[in-house]
Amino acid sequence: MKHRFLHSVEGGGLSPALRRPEDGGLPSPCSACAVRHLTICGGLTPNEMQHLAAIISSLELYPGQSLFQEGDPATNAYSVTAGTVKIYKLLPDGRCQVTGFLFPGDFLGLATNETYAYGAEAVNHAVLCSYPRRKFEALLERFPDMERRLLSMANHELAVAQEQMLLLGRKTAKERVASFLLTLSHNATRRGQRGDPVFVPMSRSDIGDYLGLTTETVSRTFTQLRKGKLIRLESGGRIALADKDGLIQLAEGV
Amino acid sequence: MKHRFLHSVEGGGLSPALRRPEDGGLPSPCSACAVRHLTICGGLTPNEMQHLAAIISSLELYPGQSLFQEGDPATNAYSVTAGTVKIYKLLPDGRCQVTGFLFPGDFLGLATNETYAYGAEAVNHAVLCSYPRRKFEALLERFPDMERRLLSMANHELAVAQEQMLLLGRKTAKERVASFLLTLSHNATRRGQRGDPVFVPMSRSDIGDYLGLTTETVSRTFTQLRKGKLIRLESGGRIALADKDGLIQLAEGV
DNA sequence: CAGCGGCATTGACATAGGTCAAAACGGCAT
DNA sequence: ATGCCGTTTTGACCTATGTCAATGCCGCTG
Repeated sequence: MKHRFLHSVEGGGLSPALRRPEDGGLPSPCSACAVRHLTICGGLTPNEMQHLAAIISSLELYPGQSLFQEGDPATNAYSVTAGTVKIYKLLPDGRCQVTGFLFPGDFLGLATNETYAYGAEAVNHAVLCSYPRRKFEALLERFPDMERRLLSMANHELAVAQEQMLLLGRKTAKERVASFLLTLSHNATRRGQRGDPVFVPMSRSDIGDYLGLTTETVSRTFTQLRKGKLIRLESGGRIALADKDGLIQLAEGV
Repeated sequence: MKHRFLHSVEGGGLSPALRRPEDGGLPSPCSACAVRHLTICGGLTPNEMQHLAAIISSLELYPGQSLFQEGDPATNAYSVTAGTVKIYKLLPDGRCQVTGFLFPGDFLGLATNETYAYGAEAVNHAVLCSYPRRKFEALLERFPDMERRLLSMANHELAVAQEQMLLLGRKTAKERVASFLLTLSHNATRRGQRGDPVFVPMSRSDIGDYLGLTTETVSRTFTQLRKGKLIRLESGGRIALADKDGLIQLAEGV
């Protein structure tokens, strides 16, 4: 399957370190990485940075391209530096649950097992840093600070996962979509991007698979929110949070 | 509210270290703890153990008793040594999502924030070890091995959470209940208890709140599975997995 | 051993969201 | 500009699960 750029990358332009992703396996000058402060690399000493840089390679994914599939041998860990990646689990009959959308600064692939417990695929044109798992783990043993940071990230993700369980188990479609938009907006501002209008790079179908709904229900719910003047659908996959307080009320299920 | 022993504790008898939970705040002789190998304490050096034991106190919960609520200041971390504890999140209107049932060896309360992100309550008569959070974190800095173990536990929980999202987002009621029973059974054997018949200490309502269903649907689904000869409901909250392969097929959604 | 109270089960009915199908839209390529 | 293809939106209808209410069951307790 041939991929094209269906969506532009938010934020206009990659960091200098990643301007030439065609370098493929070459070490990246992490010190110039624009999203360093967001990720595992933030707060490392120059020494730690250097060791990390020595094992990193950069890679690029086109929209819809798979990074790895559930069950593949877990050879690498990754961090996203640009674009959006979805991770998902499948049932044998094809039902799909997207368990997360990953943005610049997010980390993936540190499985405890020898195989990945989920698949990963680019939503967007995306750029990632790749760490050979063995070497990365060796580095962790050497630098407990990195491990501490990773633990804190894992704990945060656990909290996010619990929030998502609440959403999937107990919220209505309207509440789910409102929560989704607010979270997306919040994450964007945390990364220093515009939170309103919020850029929504993923398809209705991806959103449905994330929220435990069908494409049609997602679409209908967007329409409802639009007619209720809570949001405005703008061009280029942007959505304005016209009544943010209303959305918050809705998302909390009040 | 007065609590009584509605359910007996599975496995018959607590570990020697915990025979006298009325000791309350006194340090426990962890070296005699029966569930040590399952928990954070497993694989520690005698030195680490000693330091850990120095900050531990033991506590007992009666069925339905709350350990902490969402939003409470996160003063302590805990590990379960006997009984079953549920952790849950609430919506303002009272809708409840149980995000996990915790059994002996499980760890809770290591929030990144200053407050707990979820509530915790005993399902069963339960016994826990309590660690003052500050002191525990200081210990982690000192013993990276403990931190590594905690990271591995967090990663495991993350995988479990993703599996649960798949369940909540994409499985039917029948598939959810089948998955639940199989997981319960599997966990029991991992702890060295009988996996079939499996002991189900929690109420239909708790199960519903865990599976994103109502009490009635859980009950009806048990009846369906019973009539389909997949399970047998036995006395004392035990359920026999009469057709385990059938349950597995069902749980995977084939 | 009888009565009570909480939980589980069952029934009848309502509805949110799913399914299937058609139309509309929008970006890209010719 | 024009047409094409994939995506989104809308519509009509269906069903799994929720809701509300009654009954049944079991284990305490007096």
